[in-house]
Amino acid sequence: MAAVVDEGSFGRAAQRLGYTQSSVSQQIAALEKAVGGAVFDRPGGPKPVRITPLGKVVLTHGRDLLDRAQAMATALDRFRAGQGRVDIGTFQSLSNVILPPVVRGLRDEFPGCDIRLFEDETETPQVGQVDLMFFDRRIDGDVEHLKLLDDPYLLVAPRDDFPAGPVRLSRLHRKPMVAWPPTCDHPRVEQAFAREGAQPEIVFRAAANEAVLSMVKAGIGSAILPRLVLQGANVASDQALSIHELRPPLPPREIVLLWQAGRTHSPLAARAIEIAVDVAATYRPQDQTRQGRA
Amino acid sequence: MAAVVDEGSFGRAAQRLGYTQSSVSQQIAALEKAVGGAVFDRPGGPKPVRITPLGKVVLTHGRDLLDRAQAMATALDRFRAGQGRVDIGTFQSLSNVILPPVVRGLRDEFPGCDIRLFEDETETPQVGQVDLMFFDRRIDGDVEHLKLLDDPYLLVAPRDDFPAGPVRLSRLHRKPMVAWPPTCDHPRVEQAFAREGAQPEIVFRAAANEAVLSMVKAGIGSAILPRLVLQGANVASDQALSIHELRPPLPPREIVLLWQAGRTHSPLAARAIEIAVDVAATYRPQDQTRQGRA
DNA sequence: ACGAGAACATCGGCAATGCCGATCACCTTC
DNA sequence: GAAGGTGATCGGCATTGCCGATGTTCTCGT
Repeated sequence: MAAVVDEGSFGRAAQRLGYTQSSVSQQIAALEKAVGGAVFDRPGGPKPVRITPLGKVVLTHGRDLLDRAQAMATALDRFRAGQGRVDIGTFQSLSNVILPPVVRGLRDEFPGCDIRLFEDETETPQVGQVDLMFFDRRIDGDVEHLKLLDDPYLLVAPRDDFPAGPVRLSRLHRKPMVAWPPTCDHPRVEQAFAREGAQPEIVFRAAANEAVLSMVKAGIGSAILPRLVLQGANVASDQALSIHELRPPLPPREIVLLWQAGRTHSPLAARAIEIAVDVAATYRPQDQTRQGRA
Repeated sequence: MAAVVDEGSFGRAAQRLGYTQSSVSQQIAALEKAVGGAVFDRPGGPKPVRITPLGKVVLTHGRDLLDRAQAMATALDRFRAGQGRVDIGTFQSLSNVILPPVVRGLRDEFPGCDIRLFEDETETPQVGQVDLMFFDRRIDGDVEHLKLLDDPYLLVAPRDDFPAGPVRLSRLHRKPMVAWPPTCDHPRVEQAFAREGAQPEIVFRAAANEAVLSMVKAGIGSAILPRLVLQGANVASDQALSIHELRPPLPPREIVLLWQAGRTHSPLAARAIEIAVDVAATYRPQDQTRQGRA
């Protein structure tokens, strides 16, 4: 409004805006009523109108307001273009295997985006504080799940501890084992052992996968780990270790992507879900051999 | 709008604003149409609505906009309270005599105000660049004048150069004199001399009043100066100088306050005019004796 | 001095917007 | 399955915003 009248007269300003002169006059009158004083001096003749001191105050702040509105519009455009921010919760195993290609794919498509990762190792992660969260089991609450893949548990042992090929769970009874702490998915593993009447002897617990594998490699015992972990650590090519399927197979670890129920995703988050599904597909069991060597 | 819905639900927000629930719902719908996406997730039941990532963007900028609008409102209040800014043009003689009480009075009434003085010694001062301007003669152009007072010219001379009492202009013919440069009001003074057939000998010209008086005091010659200047310099009590009226009296210097024609004054500028008139009244000729000693 | 011209103000009318009240549709809970 | 609470939708009314035409006031030229 006032910003345009700097260009001369009410009529010319109106022309420039596509309004009529009367409309601009009414707008200015309304503005002057609102601020309680004249914002323009009208000399009366063909002289140009001039702004008053009060008008200068209004003009300065008005411009500022318009600038802010413009900034908001561009921020919305950036958001719609996906150049916003997405917060992703993750956990240790995923950070090394599935997450990197997801992040890479997202950054390729949205070069300006802001991806923030949160490794949340608490037992009850805060889904509400991130846009998406990877997790290794379903959780209760106001949460939507999207299952990415089943990650079967395998036995990794010092070479020659067991003959090549599948190993029966019952053979692990009273055998020394290295395991995750109970805060991870491991309780389900140990329940499966109990159902088979086998009770291995846990000689060490560590949350870090590297630590568990080092223990096994040192001959302290064997371990039950998901295939994804073994792939990430490149265990298959390690001459000191051997990998065995289990009989009967343990219920696999589920890799799920979850978010607050009913949440409307940003374009960035929506695309992240799609990419995660695609990436997870390349890790499905039938592709395991190819991917495991890649 | 959105700022209030943070407090729970559409209905409660409406209640808090004095609107109805339907109105808020329509407002949000319009907003979502404007930004091109949902700003709230509506779980459906008695659960509270939750803001979406897009909504966060809108909310942040919306709050900013409201803050700016508030800042504008307070700025307008400050302006109406007179705590704004006023630019005053002045010239040398005034800076010492009339201006100080004007500025002081203004600051007493509006402690927070911002008064800026501009000593503009150019021949054609820029009235458009200040709110008010003091000047020592009327000027042409798109300007309104307010005459504050007549400032009669007096002769100041080394003591004993002339006998006490009025001095005829013709007696100054070929007498050595110190004068202002022609850019000041002095041409009118010299025209008055010419009408009386007297032509003093200008031995020195200086714009600074102190310099002119020093010359006179040094006995170089006499000078024609307005009474205000002599009062400001406290010449009356100087034993080395004597002051004489002139016969016939010269047309006095006019002290005027002027501003761009048709200009709407800020409260500060309007009050400044009133104060200037009051102050000028204390300098009127009949008060001269009292004021001259003060 | 007086009329022409140019600028802003004002008035009547029309369409669009904003809000309300009532109702509908949906979900959760008992 | 009924009850209560939530947002969405619809019709109606008052207000606002804009236009076109006219009125008022000033400057300038004859």
